[in-house]
Formats: sequence, structure tokens, C-alpha cells
Amino acid sequence: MKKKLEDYDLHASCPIRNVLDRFGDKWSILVILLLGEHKTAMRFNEVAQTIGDISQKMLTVTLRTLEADGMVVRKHYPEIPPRVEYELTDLGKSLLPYINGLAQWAVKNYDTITKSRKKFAARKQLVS
Amino acid sequence: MKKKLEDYDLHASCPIRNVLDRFGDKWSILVILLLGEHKTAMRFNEVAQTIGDISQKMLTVTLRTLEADGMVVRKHYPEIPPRVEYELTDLGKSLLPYINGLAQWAVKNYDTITKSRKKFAARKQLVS
DNA sequence: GGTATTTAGTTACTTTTGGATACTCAAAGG
DNA sequence: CCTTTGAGTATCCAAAAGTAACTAAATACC
Repeated sequence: MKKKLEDYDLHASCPIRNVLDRFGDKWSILVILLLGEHKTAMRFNEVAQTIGDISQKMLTVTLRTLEADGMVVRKHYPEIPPRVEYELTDLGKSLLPYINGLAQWAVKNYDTITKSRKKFAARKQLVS
Repeated sequence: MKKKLEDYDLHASCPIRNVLDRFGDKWSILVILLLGEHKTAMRFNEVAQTIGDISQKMLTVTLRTLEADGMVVRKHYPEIPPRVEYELTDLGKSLLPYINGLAQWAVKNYDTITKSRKKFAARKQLVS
């Protein structure tokens, strides 16, 4: 029995799923945090270098998606070589407190989590 | 020039990356929210049915990972048919306020984001 | 006593996502 | 001319996520 498109879309209207799915990618939260820390607008390569290990493709995709969602503004200066600056919109800034809270939680509990992971891995060894 | 494993691990020690990467999957946050709402422990299929469109495999993987991170406890009763119950640990509960904040933000700004997406898609049409 | 049911999880397979690399455009510098 | 520069595309490939079908083992039903 084949599923119809509607079946997949059943949950597409759920705001929580819909919006949180966007942070389900590897880079969006990181880029928002970064743009949030930086008070002035950042250029493409500046973001890329600060993150360090993101490919051009993924940074482009991530910034485009954030732009589409209205989280980020893209200012393009028609110069040669091209200059493009990004900064958070008010919407993007309004998200900042929440993901900063999350980031602080992450720092605070990092040790606990790391230990838990090691313990779990060790237990797995015993069983196998 | 080939990259060594160490190069990839440069950022592996960053708590924010390391922990936030875990929410980079589609289901973890959703499962934590769900277990957080539910006051009593939940069974595997109860979680699966509430979410609705998660496969057995992905629920297994998600719960295992959350267990490894110490966010969830897994209580296994050696019965036939098997019974397994899941609930949040204190660590998992401590994360709840932050992702609840995120979820509320999502609900509040869903409309704005949806409109922004449509506008962006329309603009793209014009250019192409 | 054969068969369907129930539950948590695994295996084998397919699809989607992410990443490495090379290429583009258009002007300025040597 | 030929290279450099910034912000990307285009293409191809590997890795991750996701799906469908399967398993075990006791019980309920017929």
C-alpha cells in the first residue's frame, strides 16, 4: 500500500515540528549563535572562517534557508569582487535567548553527558 | 592534501557543537518534549503512536542515543510480550525548560516564518 | 494444535543530506 | 595576458537517515 503525499503532510502543519526541523540541520543554530555574538554584519568568508569546518556549499544553503525563514538579512553590494553581508533580523534576534540558554545548558552539562556516553559504551562492550 | 582525523576532531571538544549536534537529528527534541509532557513513564509503542510518523528503527536509535547521553532511563521488564518503559532522567528534565521555550517561540512565530518562506519562494520565481 | 497477535528490535535496502573539488564571473594588479 | 579575489555553482561521491520486511516467544482464539 503506497502512501499519499497527504499522509506525509499530516504533521507538516505542526508549528513545533515545522520550525524545529529547521534546527535539525548541522549548521543553522551555530550560524545564528555566531551572528548573534557578532554585533556588526558579517561577510560570507568571515562566517566560514569562524566556523572553520563548514563547506561553502553548506554555508550557502544554510544562509539561504535562514534568509527564506526571515531569520537573516542578506545585503549584497554589486562590487567586484563581490561583497555580501549577513546579519540577524529582529525575528532571528528574538530566538537568540532560547538557543543561548540551550548553549549554556550544553556547556554546563557537557561533562555529565560525556561521562554518561563512556559508561554506556563500556556497558555495551560487556554485553557483546 | 588529505585531512587527518585530528583535523575533524578540532571542534569535537566544543561542548556547544557536541551537545547541540545531538538535537541535530529529527526526533530527539520531539521525544524529550513528549516524555516531558507525560508525567508517567511511556512504553515504546506509546511513544511511537503519539509521534505518529516515526519508524521503529528511528525510535530505537533515538531512544538509545538519549539513553547513552543520560537523558532517558530505559526500564526493561523481562516479560512476553516484552515491555520497556522510558522516562526522562533529572538531566533530561533539566533541559526541558529550554526546549519548551524554543517550542513556544516556534508556535508564536510560526505564522511570520511561513509568510517569509512564501515571500522568498515568490521572489525566487521572479528571478529565474 | 495450528494460527494470528503483540512488542521491541534487527537486517537489508533505498533515499536524502553533506562534503571534496573544480569551476564561474568580472575587474584590478603585475 | 595571467593571476588573484569573493561569493558563490556544478558535479560527483560517501555517509547518514529513513523504510519495509523480518524475528522471538508466549498467549488467545478457533
